[in-house]
Amino acid sequence: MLRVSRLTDYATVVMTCIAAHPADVLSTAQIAEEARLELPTVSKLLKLLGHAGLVESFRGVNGGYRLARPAEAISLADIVEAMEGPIGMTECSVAQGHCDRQSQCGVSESWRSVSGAIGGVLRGMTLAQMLAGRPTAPATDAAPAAQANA
Amino acid sequence: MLRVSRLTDYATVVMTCIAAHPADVLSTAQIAEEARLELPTVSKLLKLLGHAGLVESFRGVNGGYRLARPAEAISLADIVEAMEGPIGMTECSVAQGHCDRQSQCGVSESWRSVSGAIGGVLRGMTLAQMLAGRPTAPATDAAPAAQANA
DNA sequence: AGAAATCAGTACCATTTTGGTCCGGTATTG
DNA sequence: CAATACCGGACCAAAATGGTACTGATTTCT
Repeated sequence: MLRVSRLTDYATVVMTCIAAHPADVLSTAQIAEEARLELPTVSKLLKLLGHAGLVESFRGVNGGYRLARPAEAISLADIVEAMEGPIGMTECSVAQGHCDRQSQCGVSESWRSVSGAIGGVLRGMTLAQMLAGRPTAPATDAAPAAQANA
Repeated sequence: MLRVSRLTDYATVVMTCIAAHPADVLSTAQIAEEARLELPTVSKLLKLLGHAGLVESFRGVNGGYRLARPAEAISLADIVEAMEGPIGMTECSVAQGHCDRQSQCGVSESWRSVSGAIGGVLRGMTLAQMLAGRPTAPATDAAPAAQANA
């Protein structure tokens, strides 16, 4: 279905929950309850998001997580990349060898171009917009930026 | 990595090979050789592409496949949808129930908007462009169309 | 100190999806 | 009627995914 993994979907929910409490440090248990997700799953997500530098963690009693940056400075692309690695539509973008005719048919170049455009769309959607629940025409703003980034 | 399946990637290669011979009916074996792919795999791809109405099939001796429409009228979105079904980034776009807070956090709406924009990017890339190997700035042309389609 | 709370890291397993193959059936040609 | 070539399934092995558990490290509070 050309979809992101379920974990990535969950990650956006979790990030949105954290963003809804900008001043607080929330424990994994609190976040799990708010997001209606299993605690171990949320724990795993937060570790990934922490490694990517999207959330800050605090250990010990009263520890937990907080956004590392304001919600306006975190894009959907950041979250997707944190969960799934670099955005690229095909694997022949990175490792080619199964089809030495690609230089002739030229699909890899087209895919690379499309990947860039999609990355632009994802970069145009911020966590703040997701939190608001009223996406301010991401296609309109994000897509033209795609060519600049791609 | 937010990628299409390998079969979808192969499908674009196969479609490009077929498009390179607009006047001929190519057998599966011919296409497999041109695309440097295994014959059974190509056979499977062509069946899917046929069901989606992207290629025409002819049985019997000297049978084979041909594009059902001119390459300009076939988009990357057509191929992706033929292989992977409708374009949607999350499964909560279709079936929700694992997270009843989505009405609050509003991520599903954001994802739906993003999915629409990505569909627009894919619709903006035609098979003719892929064949030419010189993508005519798909981000520039396709992305603004995204909001109209989303 | 010491106990409790909380994140960190890793390893593991069950399920699903994906990629790939094969076989019997049908249609077309000559 | 025989050869060619698509059609429609089923089928299987391998990989990715989703989810869980366990052990360790760090901080706070008593």
